[in-house]
Amino acid sequence: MKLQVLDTDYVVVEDRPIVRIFGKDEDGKTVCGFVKGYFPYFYVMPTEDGTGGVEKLISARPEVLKHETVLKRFPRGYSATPTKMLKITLKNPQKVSELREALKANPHVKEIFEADILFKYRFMADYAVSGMGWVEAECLDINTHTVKTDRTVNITKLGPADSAKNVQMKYMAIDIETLSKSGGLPNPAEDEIIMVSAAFYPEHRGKRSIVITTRGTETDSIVRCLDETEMLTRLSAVIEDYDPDIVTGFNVNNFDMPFILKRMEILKVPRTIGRCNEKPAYTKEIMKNRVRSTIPGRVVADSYQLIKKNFSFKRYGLADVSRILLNQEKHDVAHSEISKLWNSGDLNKIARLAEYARKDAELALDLVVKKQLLDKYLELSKVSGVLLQDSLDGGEAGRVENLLLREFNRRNYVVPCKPDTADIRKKEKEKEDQGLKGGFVLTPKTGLHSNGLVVVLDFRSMYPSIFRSYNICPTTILTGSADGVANIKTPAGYRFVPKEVQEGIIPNILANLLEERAKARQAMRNETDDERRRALDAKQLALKLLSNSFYGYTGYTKAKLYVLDIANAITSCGRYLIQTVNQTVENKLGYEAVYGDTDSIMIKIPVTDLDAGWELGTKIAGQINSELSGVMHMEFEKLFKSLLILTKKRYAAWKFVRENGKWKDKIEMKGIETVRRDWCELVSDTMNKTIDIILKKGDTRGALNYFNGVMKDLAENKIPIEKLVITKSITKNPSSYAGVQPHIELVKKMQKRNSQDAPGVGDRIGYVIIKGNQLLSKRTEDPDYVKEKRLEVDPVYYVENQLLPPVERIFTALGFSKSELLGKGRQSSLAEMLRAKPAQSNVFDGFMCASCNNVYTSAPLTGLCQCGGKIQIKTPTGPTERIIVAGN
DNA sequence: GCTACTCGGGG
DNA sequence: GTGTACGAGTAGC
Repeated sequence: MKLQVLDTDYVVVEDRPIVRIFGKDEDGKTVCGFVKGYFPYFYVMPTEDGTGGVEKLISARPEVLKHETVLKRFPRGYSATPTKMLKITLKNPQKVSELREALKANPHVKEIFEADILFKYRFMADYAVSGMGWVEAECLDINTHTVKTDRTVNITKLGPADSAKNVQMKYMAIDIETLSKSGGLPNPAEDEIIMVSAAFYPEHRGKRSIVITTRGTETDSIVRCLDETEMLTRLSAVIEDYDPDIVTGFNVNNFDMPFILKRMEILKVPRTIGRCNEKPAYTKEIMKNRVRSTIPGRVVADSYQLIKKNFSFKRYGLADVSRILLNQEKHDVAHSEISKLWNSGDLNKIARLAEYARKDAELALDLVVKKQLLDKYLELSKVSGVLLQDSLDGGEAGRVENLLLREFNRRNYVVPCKPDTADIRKKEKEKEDQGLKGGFVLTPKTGLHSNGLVVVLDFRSMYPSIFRSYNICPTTILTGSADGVANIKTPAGYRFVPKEVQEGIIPNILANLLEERAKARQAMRNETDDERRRALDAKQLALKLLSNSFYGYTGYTKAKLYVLDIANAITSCGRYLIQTVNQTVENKLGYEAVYGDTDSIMIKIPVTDLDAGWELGTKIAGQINSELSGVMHMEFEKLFKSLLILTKKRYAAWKFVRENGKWKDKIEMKGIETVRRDWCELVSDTMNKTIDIILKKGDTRGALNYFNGVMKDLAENKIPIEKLVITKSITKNPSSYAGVQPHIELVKKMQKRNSQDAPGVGDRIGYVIIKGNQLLSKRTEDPDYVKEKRLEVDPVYYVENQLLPPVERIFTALGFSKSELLGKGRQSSLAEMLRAKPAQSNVFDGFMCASCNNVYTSAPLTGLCQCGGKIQIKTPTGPTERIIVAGN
């Protein structure tokens, strides 16, 4: 039988483990396979004369099944021969940590290996079973009441099977509605669940979604229950009936799932919603505010978490995310309205609430299914070996470590245990003292480059290629004096034995990963079927991600194979390589390198025609590559028609790439933020437009004029108020804020006007700054109120606090001064503009000294009065608190 | 400019 | 479960 692996775990029967593999066969039938007779084990390296002592300790332990002396290779530092170690096999996985700790405290023990590997992963590594991978099993059907799969078997023989296809997964999204007694967030200890909605892909008994409720009218897809207990029992039955592989929902991990499970516990509804009748689903808090839900035999994939990891947005609410990614709207029900609808006694209103709940579940489902958010993680599992659940929740280190365990074991090496807190502290200190130097950044030639094209070259997989070129690995590094051993010396002086003496494991893993990736990319190019193409793209992306994780892993203090010297060796080679390339470009080829960072270089060429530039770029790349050795290789994939460099790590470029013989252009920005939570839309618009004019027209003066125009529109109140809204969130009760915060002042104001509609804790509030002579924080106002009362926004605030800081950075790089920016002495000067309509503007009335009240029509360049006092904006009532800094 | 702390999503 | 261990953005020095 062939099986695609969804989940694995084990149960203990009579002090012996039985491994369980949950998966689906080629027909899509769910299967649970049991494996008996596999036991946990680990290795102990005794001290010089400690073998007897260690043996004595373990002989006295009843949990030990057997122990034997084996020859294993030590993982850190090159050694030509293996070492004698004790392999200890136990009966019960749950006893491993206890024995490990006892051995750790024993003076005869030098080091313990592989004593902290989850039993299911120990098993999977030994049988070459990967999460989402296929296995081939010889098995016998059995009857058991312990699991809920279509088929249950005892596995007698097991091994990996080769298959690129994926079984059709069943997705179910869950969303609950609750009412809060306290007014804040609902709390499962006291608040009930009033409705549960669920959406299915593929459909469930002909329905895309259902709602389960304790009030309202029963329909084709609305199930009416008597009470919450019946509702949750019904939910459990639906889960069992549909039998999803993937359970999703928006923020299910942190809200819905813990809430449901807590209510089930209180109401004594069995929580066995997984594929196992004995193990209930549970949630566990991992650090504060981080909860992980586990459902045996299924995978919990939170669409909120997935989106947050894979997209960069300003906000991640279900409404925002659905609008952007699905072009769909959430139903319009404010959360304060939920209890009103629920308690209205009006069946139509309750039906409206049910449809609102239904839509939320459907959106949460669509996000995962339509945006194919699982593809990448599925491939990461296949390629690293970790279960899909861990691929979703865990980080890069876990994936690297899983692969390392398999590959180290295959070559007879053992893997160290994770460092404990004391070890970690020691490593952090070492890292602090020794330092980890990063990549080399070429000094940028700042300003605008638009006379001639810029050829951009990148090292292909730079750090993985360095691992390979220099045979860098914990198993090949030479420590101390290793006279007489052949070695490769890296630029920073670290030495590694060459491949001919001993091929490094990491270099070998990377060679395979990169080869697989090249194959996947090639296959992708030739693939015509969309579905297959997407899978291949996800695969090549996963392979890239995994290969790029190795460098970071070696410098991660919590890693089992943290070796700072390796991380430093890698970056030192990188710095050496990019500097060598830079010298070749400037001294040998005679071109100017205008910038470069870590693995890239930007070369200016005296050519303006794209096709000619392509030809020359290709030639330059060829010349550079002819001087690079081994697998180090630079790729030429893009040209810049213009490039604006502000500082190191900050630039914008008009990029051109060739796709099927056609040129495609795009503005590429690095390190220049155009969107920020605390900036209004006008800032993003102005930044983008300014950069656009500079890059596409090469017209810096025009960009300046454009900016002056924006300031003018602002002063003349011509900017739509929507573009001026700044949003901040209310995190706690407005009365408990220590300092004066603009948005909190507005909440208080709104509460006074109409306490019903004022935003509350947890809401986000949008505000604008209006003209007036009060403190800035008192001049925050509700945009709707501003429209209604026809109030004017404060242009000075918007220019100084919103527009100027980011735009100024751009113009400074172009050599303009701040006074030029503000149009000092020109008609469009901000001061001029504001003074132009003194009658309407009751805010601006020239400048004034804060101490002697001396009045100025234009601010002194120093920002200070002759008396030494600060110059502020004069208003009819006196100087404002805003300090004017003139000049520079 | 750097490090320390906070907060997100959900009803 | 042979456990693990966020990350961006903003406030504060």
